[in-house]
Amino acid sequence: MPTVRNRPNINTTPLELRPEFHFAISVDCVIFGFDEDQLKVLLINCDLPEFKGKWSLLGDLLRPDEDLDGASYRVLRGRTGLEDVFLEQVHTFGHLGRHPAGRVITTAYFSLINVRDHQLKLLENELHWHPVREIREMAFDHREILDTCLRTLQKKVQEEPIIFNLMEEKFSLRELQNIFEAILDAKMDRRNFRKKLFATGLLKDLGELEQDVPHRPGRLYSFDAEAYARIRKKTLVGIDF
Amino acid sequence: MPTVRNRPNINTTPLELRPEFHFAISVDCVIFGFDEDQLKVLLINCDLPEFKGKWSLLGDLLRPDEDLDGASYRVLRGRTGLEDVFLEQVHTFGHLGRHPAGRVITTAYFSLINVRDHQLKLLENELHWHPVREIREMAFDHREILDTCLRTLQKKVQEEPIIFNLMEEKFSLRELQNIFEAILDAKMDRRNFRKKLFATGLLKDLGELEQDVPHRPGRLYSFDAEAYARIRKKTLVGIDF
DNA sequence: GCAAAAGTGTTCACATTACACCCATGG
DNA sequence: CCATGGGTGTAATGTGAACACTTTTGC
Repeated sequence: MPTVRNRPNINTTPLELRPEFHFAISVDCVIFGFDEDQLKVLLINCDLPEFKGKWSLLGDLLRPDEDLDGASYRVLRGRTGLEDVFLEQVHTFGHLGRHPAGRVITTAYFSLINVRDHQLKLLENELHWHPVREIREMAFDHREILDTCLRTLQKKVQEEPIIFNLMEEKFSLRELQNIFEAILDAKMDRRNFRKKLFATGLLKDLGELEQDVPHRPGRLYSFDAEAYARIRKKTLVGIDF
Repeated sequence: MPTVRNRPNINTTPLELRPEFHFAISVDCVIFGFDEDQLKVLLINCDLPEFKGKWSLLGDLLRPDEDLDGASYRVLRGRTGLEDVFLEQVHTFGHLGRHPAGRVITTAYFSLINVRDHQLKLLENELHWHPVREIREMAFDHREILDTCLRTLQKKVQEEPIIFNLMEEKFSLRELQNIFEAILDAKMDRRNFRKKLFATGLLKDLGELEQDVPHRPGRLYSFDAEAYARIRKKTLVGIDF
């Protein structure tokens, strides 16, 4: 952190009066969803001339009266109408030349939301749910940002039960497994998956069955948030390079 | 990411011409070391009047011609003389009011270095190695930044062999275990620790013994970087909330 | 009755934990 | 010879992976 003493003979002008050391800051939100058995991300079409026809993440400039978390929630709320949703900072990107209009540093956030719950909002905007695996080029350095957030998502989803943000209130184990497999891009054994998930103690058996499926219906579960709050912490110590 | 189209009727002025949306950005480096059986961090005395006598992390303002990683390496190099060292971005902090001189957003990096190798450099500066567990108040929000970086360190040290950055070229297993225990703030079983570390295949037995210890000397090892490069990849899939 | 997915247990290999005694060195 | 930490092995337990058949439903 710069202080007067750290740089005594360079400059004692208050920070806010040195425009050459000031930069634009933005937040970009990588909002993941799941639909049609695919992991998707919420994108907008960028029409800066430099990025004609390319996809862009949802973002905006940081405003003087808000902090980074606040800005990211504002973007999420403005685009999806959602308020109380998991939103987590991932990384800050500040390469020279990453933005054609000037120097912009951006902080990336990611979130997981249920696609079905927010269809209406989406159609009113120019937003699209885009299959993550099909994305090639994006505007700015957004492909790099997306890749970073996807890796964070893959890691996080195995450490914390954020995956339930993607689920309907009631879901079957098959649906849950499909989402894990889509995110991790891997196949899992069905029996072991059931065993493991039951062992977490986080599934509440609703005693209900799927409706309107062309096969034997599965049982429906919901996420037991209270159980999670109860068992939350135990600091693990184990080396595993 | 803001584009003209994202905010068409608000502003089409190029970003760099809207000073009200510009901010100072800094980087802060949380440089961990290990000495006298304690985890330490490199701090400087802050003498902003607002933070008289409080400790501060090493940081500086981002300059127009460098990116965030570059700035953090500049700070590290300027303070320690080190060039080729692990340095990783952790988190960006942008609370309103976190800096008394104005709005400053800061990106925190952490690093691990060997205390003995850089004693000379340190004495030339106003720097101190401070035991992490004894730190109470710090300047700015640096206590929060340090806590965040410490948690990241604790996690990372169990996932990647960065701990060897803290070691001398040659080290005994006891020294290695001491550092793990200091970082994780936990005791480990000596025999199991040995088994586990040998099992990683990352220790090169140098066939040498400790010198000048008042007890049976232990064998010396070094980190086998080539072995690590070889075995690096395997994407693990496992749920563990 | 056929297709499609649900539901269910066991075995094996491997990893983690807990635990105690003798050894080598310096003083 | 004493103090200090180095070095070693085994048994019990827990965890992850592999694997096949019967059941239920819609059509």
